[in-house]
Amino acid sequence: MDFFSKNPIQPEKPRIMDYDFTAIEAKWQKYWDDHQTFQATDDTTKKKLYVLDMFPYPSGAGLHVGHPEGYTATDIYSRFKRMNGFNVLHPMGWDAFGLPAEQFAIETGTHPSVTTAKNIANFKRQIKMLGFSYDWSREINTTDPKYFRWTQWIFLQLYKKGLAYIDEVPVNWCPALGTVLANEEVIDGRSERGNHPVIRRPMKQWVLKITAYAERLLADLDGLDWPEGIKEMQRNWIGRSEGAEVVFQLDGHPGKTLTVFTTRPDTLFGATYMVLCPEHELVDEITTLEHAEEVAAYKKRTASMSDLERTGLNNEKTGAFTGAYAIDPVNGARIPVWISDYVLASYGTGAIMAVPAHDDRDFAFAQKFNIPVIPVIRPDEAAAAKDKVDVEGVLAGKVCWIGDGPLMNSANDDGLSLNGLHVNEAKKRIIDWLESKGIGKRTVNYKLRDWLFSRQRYWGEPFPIIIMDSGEIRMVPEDELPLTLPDMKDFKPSGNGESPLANATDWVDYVDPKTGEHGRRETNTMPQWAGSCWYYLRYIDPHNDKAFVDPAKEKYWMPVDLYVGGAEHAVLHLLYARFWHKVLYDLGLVSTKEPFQKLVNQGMILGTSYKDARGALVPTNLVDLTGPEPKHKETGEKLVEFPAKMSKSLRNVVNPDDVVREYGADSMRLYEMFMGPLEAVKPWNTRGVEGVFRFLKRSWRMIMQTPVVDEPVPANLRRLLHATIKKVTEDTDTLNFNTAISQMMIFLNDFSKLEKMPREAAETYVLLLAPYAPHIAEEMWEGLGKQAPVSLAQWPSVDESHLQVEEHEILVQICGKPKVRIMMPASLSADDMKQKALENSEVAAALAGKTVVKVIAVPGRLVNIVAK
RNA sequence: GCCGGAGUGGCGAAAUGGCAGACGCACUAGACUCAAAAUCUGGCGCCAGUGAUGGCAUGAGGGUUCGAGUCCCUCCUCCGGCACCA
Repeated sequence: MDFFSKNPIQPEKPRIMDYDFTAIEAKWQKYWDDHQTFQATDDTTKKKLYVLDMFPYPSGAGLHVGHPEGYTATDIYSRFKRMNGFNVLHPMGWDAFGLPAEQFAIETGTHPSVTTAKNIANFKRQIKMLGFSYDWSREINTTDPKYFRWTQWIFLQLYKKGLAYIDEVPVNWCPALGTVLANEEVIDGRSERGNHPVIRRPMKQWVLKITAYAERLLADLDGLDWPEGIKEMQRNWIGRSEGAEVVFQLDGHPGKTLTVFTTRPDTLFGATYMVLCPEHELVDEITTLEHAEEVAAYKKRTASMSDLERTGLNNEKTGAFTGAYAIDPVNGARIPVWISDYVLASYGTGAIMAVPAHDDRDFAFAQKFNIPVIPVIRPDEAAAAKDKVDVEGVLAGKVCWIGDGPLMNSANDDGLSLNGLHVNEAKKRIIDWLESKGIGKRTVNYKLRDWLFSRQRYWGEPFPIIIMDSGEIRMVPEDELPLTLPDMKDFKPSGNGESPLANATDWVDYVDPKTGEHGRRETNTMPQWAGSCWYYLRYIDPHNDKAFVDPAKEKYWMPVDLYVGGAEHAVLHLLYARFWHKVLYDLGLVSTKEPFQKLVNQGMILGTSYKDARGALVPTNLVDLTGPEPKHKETGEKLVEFPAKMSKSLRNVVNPDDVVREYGADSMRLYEMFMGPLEAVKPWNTRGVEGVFRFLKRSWRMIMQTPVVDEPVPANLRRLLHATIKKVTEDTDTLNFNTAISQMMIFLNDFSKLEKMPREAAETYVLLLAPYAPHIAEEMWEGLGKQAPVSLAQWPSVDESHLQVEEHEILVQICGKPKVRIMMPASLSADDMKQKALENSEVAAALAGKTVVKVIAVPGRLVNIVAK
């Protein structure tokens, strides 16, 4: 005997194995892989469901706890629907082109494909570790030539339809990144990635004509089951406004005209000046000699400004008078023409008529430059009072009024009078008049601009385009696709606007095999959005090398029934994908007008952070958590816990690998769903994970370490069993996972008190838990002697008869205040309930000396007695 | 400024117009233990009271209703988006 053994007393061997999540999770993940449990079949006789996650960009940092939130939600939903007999398509893939891999390549010389493959492997490991029921046989990767062959093919279809064109446009040029950016990638005049300054610069670029679809992109939003906020953001982004184009003659320039867009043609009699954007083509032509210097200086100044400086929070008006005058077409008034940067070249006609009396911006400008203000609308009294606007002030030209009211001072000798009309009628009347004179027309304008579609990068889809020396643009024949990227060693952008591909001379040079004509391949590549514009279609038929998707399969699976992802894609990805989808629809290549029928945004998961008394956030590594209250390690100052975005700098990032190692994937999944509603922003709290971990351990004990007997469920618990089936079924179906989990906890709290577990209750419980915590559920299912996998077992059904109760506890209120609780038969009518309540001795005592005015009875709930 | 969304215990949160705070975390008392951890059982909105109990409570103020966290109006705060788009 070894007297020195560290463990002389052997612990008693557990009767039955404990909850060993590591072994269980590995076992069942292997089982699902080996058995292809979650492969979707193209069996069109079954009812289908397409459940999609926004696929991730596989970054080097790996998964953070925000990713699995949406993935867990769709996984639970998919598993639930499979158990309810649906043929579920639930795929995953990689949006793998992108700037980080390219920048890493520039720094280290590692080819982006190497980095990408490595990152994908890591992402895939992490995602698989969480036990998601993806059909991995449909995995796609946007950088795979077999995939981007079809991205290029779709681009050619757009080109053939005239929806892709090359234009010399002022672009967002980012010197630090050496590339142009889309409007959507520029935030407050700086690059979304890297936060570098962005300037305006004209360049030849590929542009997609998304504006041609503006009206349909707007109109079709109405039929979508999307969060109202997201739809509203898209509407604002598209920015439809109705108005008119009005043609002005220029004084002293016979035949020259100036066209403006206005949404307020009704105020045309109040126009007191015009404004052109500094870039307007007419500026140099109309500027008089004496103003030439000032105008040139102003143009130079605005051209060198960033977008932020020009359109940012600084609303101070600037401008220069050109010396020219325009003629107001309704009254012949001679009004000065100015230039100012508050008019944008890219919207409308780049020129406006200014009506300072009825437009805030024009008013501010007129005040600054002492331009007359002529009111033509008398403000509605009530509306003016509500907005605290002084009507007399408006009539005196001292205050601006943008609201409604009867028109005045608005008539001419040429058959036009708007006087007395309100704004809407006045608009109609004057547009009709302008159209009849041929000097204006009804017009709709959009804020939405055409989509700048080229990037000066290596790691993107090459355009299947050759630009011949003659200037002719040629398409790479479709049967020669994919056009792959050349292998390169140096990935630096040239810095003058050319992509690194320009350095791959062998690749760039093209000689027509028949005619010997020379050309150059397009050296720009497509933006990252390209691959994600249609990936949901490729999952349907991922290995097809004859078409991007088989029409019959497309018809069966589309549309996506549930699409879950972050709200950061509200206007970018979702608008672009809708655009491509509509183009494909017009080409007869897809069967639905819209790709994503129902959209849900998962809320962001915040980390725990700490702030001091001044509100400054303190990185977690500087926080002393050993005492009862968090303190600053260096200053000793008391700190307060505070939820903040997870970030490297705050050192509050939670890594799923750590959570899974400590508590297992099932706990991780359960916690992410138990935190709160899917759409809500929620702070991560590791203690909460321990809570659901305890729940799983107790579940394990109830099923695996309690004798399971073939006995009926005790009468007092039968109702709870069926109430649980009902609640979990309904809440899972409506994505209210947090309350479904609560109900399972309630079930557990009661049933775990039993000495013997009735088999029916045990099996039902495992089935209900299966979508949420699939690994432990499989193990328990097997433990109950059932045939694996529980993942494909039949979902339990509610027996409503067990939900009935004989008696209710009825609350009796007097004047709305709770008085007594009385047990009453469930079958009792409202009148009988009132009777019984009034007969109660305590109630009678409380009513002594009072007159009963009214009695309200709600069956199953309460009786309220109103007495004086 | 405009458009969305949200304000409920110490914390995450529940609540078809019908007993606010289910469920979980934290805390707390007890059981088990030599002890601790784990586990189990109970308590736990705030104020007053030994107590039964009473009063106050869903951002603030009004309103509708027998009854409001929930519906209506006004306002405040926070989060997200847009921001000179004529």
